[in-house]
Amino acid sequence: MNSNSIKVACSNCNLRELCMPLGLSPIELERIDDVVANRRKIKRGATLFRNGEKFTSLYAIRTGFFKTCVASEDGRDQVTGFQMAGEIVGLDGIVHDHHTCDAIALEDAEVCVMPFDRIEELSREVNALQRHVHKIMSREIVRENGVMLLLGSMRAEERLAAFLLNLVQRLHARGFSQSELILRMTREEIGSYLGLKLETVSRTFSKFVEDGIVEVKQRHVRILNADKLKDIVNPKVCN
Amino acid sequence: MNSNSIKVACSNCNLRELCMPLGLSPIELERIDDVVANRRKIKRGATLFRNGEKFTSLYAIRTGFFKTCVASEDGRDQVTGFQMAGEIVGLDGIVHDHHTCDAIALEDAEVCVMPFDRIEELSREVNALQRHVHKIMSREIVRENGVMLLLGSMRAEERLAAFLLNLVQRLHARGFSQSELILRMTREEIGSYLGLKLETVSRTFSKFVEDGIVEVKQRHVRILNADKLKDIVNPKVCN
DNA sequence: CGGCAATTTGACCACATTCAAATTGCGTGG
DNA sequence: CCACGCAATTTGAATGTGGTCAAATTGCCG
Repeated sequence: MNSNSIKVACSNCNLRELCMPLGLSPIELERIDDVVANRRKIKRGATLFRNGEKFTSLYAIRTGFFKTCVASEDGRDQVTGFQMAGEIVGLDGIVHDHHTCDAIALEDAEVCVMPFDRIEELSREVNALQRHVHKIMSREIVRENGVMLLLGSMRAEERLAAFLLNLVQRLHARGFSQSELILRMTREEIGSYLGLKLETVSRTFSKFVEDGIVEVKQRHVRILNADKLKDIVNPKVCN
Repeated sequence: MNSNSIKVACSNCNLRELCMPLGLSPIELERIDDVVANRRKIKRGATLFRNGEKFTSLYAIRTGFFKTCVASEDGRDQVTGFQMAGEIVGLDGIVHDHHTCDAIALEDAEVCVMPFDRIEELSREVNALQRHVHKIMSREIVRENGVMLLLGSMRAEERLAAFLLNLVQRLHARGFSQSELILRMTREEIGSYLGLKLETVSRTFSKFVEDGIVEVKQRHVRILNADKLKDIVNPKVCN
């Protein structure tokens, strides 16, 4: 076996509830263990897959943090998402049997490799898995709808506030703090995701600090006033 | 039977290749006919489904033109897509069993109603259908990635050029002209989709007309110089 | 013909970008 | 351990793109 891939099991994975359906029988779980063939380690800065590469598998993130980006022909690129433990990447590859974006590790990471033909095979027999796959794809569609709303109609402060709230909410669901987080990405990457320049991201952080909404030390962010952040995202109209 | 719903068959639908998998056996086709329970007519301006409504079915558009929009709590809304004959809407509803956006007919329309539990059932048995469902969802994810690139990194002219090229390409695939199209949506709806104000859309159209790239008479658009449009979307760097 | 919605156009303004420079933090090697 | 070099970040000043507000025009439908 490749030193880069390790045999594993979902049945005792502590991320199970994040990336697998609930309420499976022991025998179904065992069969899914079989689909999740192995793990793969990705060093910080390395790609899990790249635009144009053949699509074979979905990947469940075990540890680490990823970004996905698409590029236009003339070199511009756009971060389309940041993914953390328990989330699935690779869905973009299904439609054309080739990936249409890059997935890059923002820190040393480990993923479970799930060959897609095996997923399809098993999801014909395990209804809960079929349903789960559909939900994962639908969730991604809904997430992207939200990003379109953000990019299409929000101003810089609103975008950054929404970004921070989303990030901290997902981290909290994984047992981390509700009010403190470490950004795994640069200001430029945040800017690309939010449709802003890195300077604008920096300035907006500074503005939030001035206003006492957050504390920022480099990549370390502490949210001092979550209500105010929420209010920036969703300005309340006075009655 | 409701006067609003009509019994139908995919097996003789001329849009089959657009919304159904290819290469099905007659018997498989017949079974799919059975999933596509009935049709529904939607008047211009009426909603096919609305944010918050229970999700039951996907809809294949037979005739007419739709927009989908999401709204933020404070009333802003964002058009997330325009859909035409042969395209599928409703995928957003799968993840939470409720729709998270509105689908509104931009002209009198007719859709095939495909109850999702029936789709799941049948796609366990007909591999081509299973694969097809996965591809449709993946295609939507990839489309939205492209919109994110547009909203995140393009300027007004680039956005509108990309929009027109995309629209005319999809229409062409349905047998319409490569160079002429009728916009089914208002300037405001285009603007919402592209993250621009309606005045900016109008101004940008005017600019394209000045530059001899298109002719515009209200909603009727004729593309005079597609290469120039492509060049606006993807500026070539001089060597 | 009249009324209304959609579109166009102009003038002014705001927000984010660009360009530039200074500062900070971090890893590496002396 | 400190010095150095590089990348990331912050901040400032000037600019530009698209937004806002307002008014005029067009087209459509009753």
